[in-house]
Amino acid sequence: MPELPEIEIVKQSLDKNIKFEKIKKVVVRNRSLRFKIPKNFEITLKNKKIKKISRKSKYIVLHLEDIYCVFHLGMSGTIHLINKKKYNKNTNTSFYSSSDLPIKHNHIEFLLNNYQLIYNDPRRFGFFKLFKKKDLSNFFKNVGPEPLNKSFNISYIYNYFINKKKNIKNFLLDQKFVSGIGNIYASEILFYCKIHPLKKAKNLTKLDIKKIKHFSKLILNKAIKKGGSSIRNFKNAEGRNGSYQNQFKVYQRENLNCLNGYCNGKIKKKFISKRSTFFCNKCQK
DNA sequence: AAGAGGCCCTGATAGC
DNA sequence: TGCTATCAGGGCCTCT
Repeated sequence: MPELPEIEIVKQSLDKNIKFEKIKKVVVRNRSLRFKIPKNFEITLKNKKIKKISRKSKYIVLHLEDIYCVFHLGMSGTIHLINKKKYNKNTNTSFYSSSDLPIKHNHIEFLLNNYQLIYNDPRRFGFFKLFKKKDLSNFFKNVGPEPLNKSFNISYIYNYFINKKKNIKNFLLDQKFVSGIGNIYASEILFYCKIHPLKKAKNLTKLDIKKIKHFSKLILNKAIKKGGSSIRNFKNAEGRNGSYQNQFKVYQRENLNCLNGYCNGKIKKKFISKRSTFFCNKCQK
């Protein structure tokens, strides 16, 4: 499901609703996620207070009293918050009503003071993992800078791309080079940059690099402002849809007209390293 | 070392 | 209706 903007939206929902709540009980229904949930998972979390919630790339970190709970939603994971007080009482609430709530693939549940947090993930590519403080930075050691950070700057990109033969689309998906961009936003960003997705990194000009830096940041920020992109079943943890999917310029617009003012090209779809890639082959060079 | 490819898993959809 | 094939927003591992 989710790329950086969607994870940021989930993080904001959690921040708004469950910060400072205590984990009263944890229920694990299926331990076979990307990493096996260890036997002591439930007991370790029991009675811990959520002191802080942060996001790194596409990961969310729950800061507990002496331990960190990191989770990732993989391709199909969703987080659902149910407010126990509002639930069943007022159908006008932004929170899930019982009919919206998926039941199959609800793998993990946290019972908090005022909320129930449910993790649902049909494909089980996501995970929940516990870390001590000293192990956390090691876990994130291969996660590169985010487009929103200052460290993702012209000289970093320029130096990284010297002699690199890989195409730019694959680099935008390479979490070690830049973290948080996924398959949708990679196509969208390259469209704004007017760069062809197959262009080799070493052949990018200084201007190309400037545009990559600029539009990566701009588009992710715009998507966050719109509540993320709701394709398939993405909703924030309160059950609300995002709307950035309505602003897509190329993603899933195969054979439609290019939306660049003076371009009369058509959007093409091509599989690059087995991932669908959308671009205008007239104005993206 | 860099880069390509396979694989983990279920569900929705298309085509016969 | 019911089969099979393909594809889906991620990332880890292995091989060359």
